[in-house]
Amino acid sequence: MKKSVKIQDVAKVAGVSTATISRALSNPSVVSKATREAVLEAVKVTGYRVNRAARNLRTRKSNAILVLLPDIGNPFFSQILQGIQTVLSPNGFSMLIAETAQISAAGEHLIDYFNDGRADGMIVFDGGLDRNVARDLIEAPQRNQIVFACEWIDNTDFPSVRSANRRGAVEAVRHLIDLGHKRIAHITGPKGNVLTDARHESFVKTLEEHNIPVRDEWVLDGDFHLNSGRIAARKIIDMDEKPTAIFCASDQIACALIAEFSKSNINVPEDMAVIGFDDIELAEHFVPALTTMRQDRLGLGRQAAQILLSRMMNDSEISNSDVIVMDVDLVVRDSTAPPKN
Amino acid sequence: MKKSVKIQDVAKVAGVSTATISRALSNPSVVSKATREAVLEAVKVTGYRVNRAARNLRTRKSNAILVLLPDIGNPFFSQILQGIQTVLSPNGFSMLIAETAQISAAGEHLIDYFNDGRADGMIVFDGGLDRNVARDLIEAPQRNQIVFACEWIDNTDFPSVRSANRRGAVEAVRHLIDLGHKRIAHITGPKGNVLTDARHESFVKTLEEHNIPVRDEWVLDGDFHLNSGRIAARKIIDMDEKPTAIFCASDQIACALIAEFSKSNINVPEDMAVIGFDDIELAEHFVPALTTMRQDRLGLGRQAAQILLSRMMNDSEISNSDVIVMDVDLVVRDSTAPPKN
DNA sequence: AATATGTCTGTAATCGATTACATTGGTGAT
DNA sequence: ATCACCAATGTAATCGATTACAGACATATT
Repeated sequence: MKKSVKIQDVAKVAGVSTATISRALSNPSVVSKATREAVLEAVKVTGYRVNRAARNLRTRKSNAILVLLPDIGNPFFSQILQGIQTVLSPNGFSMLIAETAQISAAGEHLIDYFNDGRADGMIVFDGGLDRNVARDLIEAPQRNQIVFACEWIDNTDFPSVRSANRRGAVEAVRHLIDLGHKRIAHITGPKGNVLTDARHESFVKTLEEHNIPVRDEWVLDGDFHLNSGRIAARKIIDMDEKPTAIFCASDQIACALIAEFSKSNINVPEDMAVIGFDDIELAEHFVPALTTMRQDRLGLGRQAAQILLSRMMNDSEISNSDVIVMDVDLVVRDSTAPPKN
Repeated sequence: MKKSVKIQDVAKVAGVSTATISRALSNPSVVSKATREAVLEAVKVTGYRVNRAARNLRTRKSNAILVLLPDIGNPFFSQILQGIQTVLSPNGFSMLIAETAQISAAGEHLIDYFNDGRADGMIVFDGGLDRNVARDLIEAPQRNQIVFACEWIDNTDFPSVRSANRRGAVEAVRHLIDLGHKRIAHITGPKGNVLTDARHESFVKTLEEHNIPVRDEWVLDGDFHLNSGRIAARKIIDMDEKPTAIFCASDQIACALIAEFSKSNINVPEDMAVIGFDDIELAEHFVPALTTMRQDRLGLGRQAAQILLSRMMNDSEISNSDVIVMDVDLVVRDSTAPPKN
């Protein structure tokens, strides 16, 4: 039962002071080559590992980043997390994950993660934060160590990484129009969500630009999740006057919608063209393969992490708020086609 | 710019010593009611939050659990993570996430998370850990703070939570047999994986029990992911003698397989019955809705976290290795049907 | 030769909480 | 009145690293 080796032990083996050990490890250039090598050797011999808690206490850093998700269970985030991880890990940062609802359920506040030293940076994926929570962030001394991703909060100047939602929605709708559709419906995201609004507004705008009337009954509430696609499908199935094409705010909605249609023998794309948004992995392997707007989730995660880290490095130079907008690409597959008649 | 308030400040406000503050917060029963209230009041007034690094240093605990995934990007894990989180969060534990490959890429070792005090428990989802890494875990003083989930490592006695893979596979294959199929194929998981083996062996065993010959060319290598389903589909499409039913080691394989079949006008379930494993969210909304074996991913995550925590609480009483096997359920949908002829 | 400059290393204070041990005062038993 | 005991609190050591400051020594400058 070897007990944990501490910096003192290494110092003894290397025949130098603890200060030198510390310097040799964290700032090698200030010690002589000879001692540096001796220290490294002693570290190897003893199997020394710095105690994070002690370091964190002294340096007032945690080397951990909090990733705040609105919903951990949503598979949409998994690739994004991977992107974040690929940047954080090589830079020596740990990734802490939390869910907005869980934090308040536990009687905690988001800002506590800063105050009690659990994290020294945040990537926030929830643009629907409670007003008070948002204010806390804005007023926090650590406001420069916060990056929003995917979603954002209007009228704040946190840096953020997001997809080109408006352009993407315009392209999606235009694709349907280009195919000859004039009766176009939209299944939205959840109410009050910035992405929902961006995509919905672009939908309306694009139709108007092409002098296509926007029919209110063809704008159906969704919430990005599968079940809302099914519900929307049922409503459409029951309509006397049906659209011929549908722009869904997410791929999940699109998939569930198509599945429900198929049960009623409404075939996609022959009877109904459907386009999604996200390009989840399964989109390509759906039946029919889903036409959609691709979001680069891996890249989005990477970018968010990179911006955060670079901000944290040179916090003096507070670059005026970065908003990185990632390209989205129209991926035409088999769920869209010209209208029948 | 209010600087962070420390326990000293609270002590001053409450008119007691720091020891009393600490006790009032972490072990309220040992202080008198009066002081307890005074302390709570002072905490509220000052907005005090304990500094985690200091506490961690002194108590030699981190109150963080490492969740080790083989692949963060795999959506299969997202609901499991959610299950874990719902247990950890109310108990005051943070959830740290890492990927096996990233750790070694960063020149770190899994065991470092214990040694340097980043985590005081682990939930490991990777049964394919490197031998040396596994040995480190077995020999670690913290071996009682490790739980395996989904996958496991043979011949170790770590507690683990897993689905009834063998029973599930048997049930899946039997479902196909019950439908009248005699020409049954299997797409496996990745080589060397414990789940792959369990499901494959059960496949073979079940066929043999029903005196159905196992044809080697109908056992195709997969890796749980979508693309391997597509590849397997192509191979089957090219076969002169085709099976009439396929048991896939994962839903992702099944979906991609079906999608590829449909491009060649092989219809599921009419021309080919397909059953998956997992019951990912999308299975229900696939076209055709996927028949599959449901794994309770949320419950699995919860159980894993619960076992870990209870082990960590009373580490004296080292219960003989728990292996919790979670039920799996056959969910019959539309991708399976009797053979045509 | 004296001084300045720079490089390297060591000593000891420090980060902020927890907790072993000591102290106080009160209660009840004798 | 004396003592034992208990409950409540305080004092100060402690966790293990980092780092401000100082000191030692070597080299360069005048």
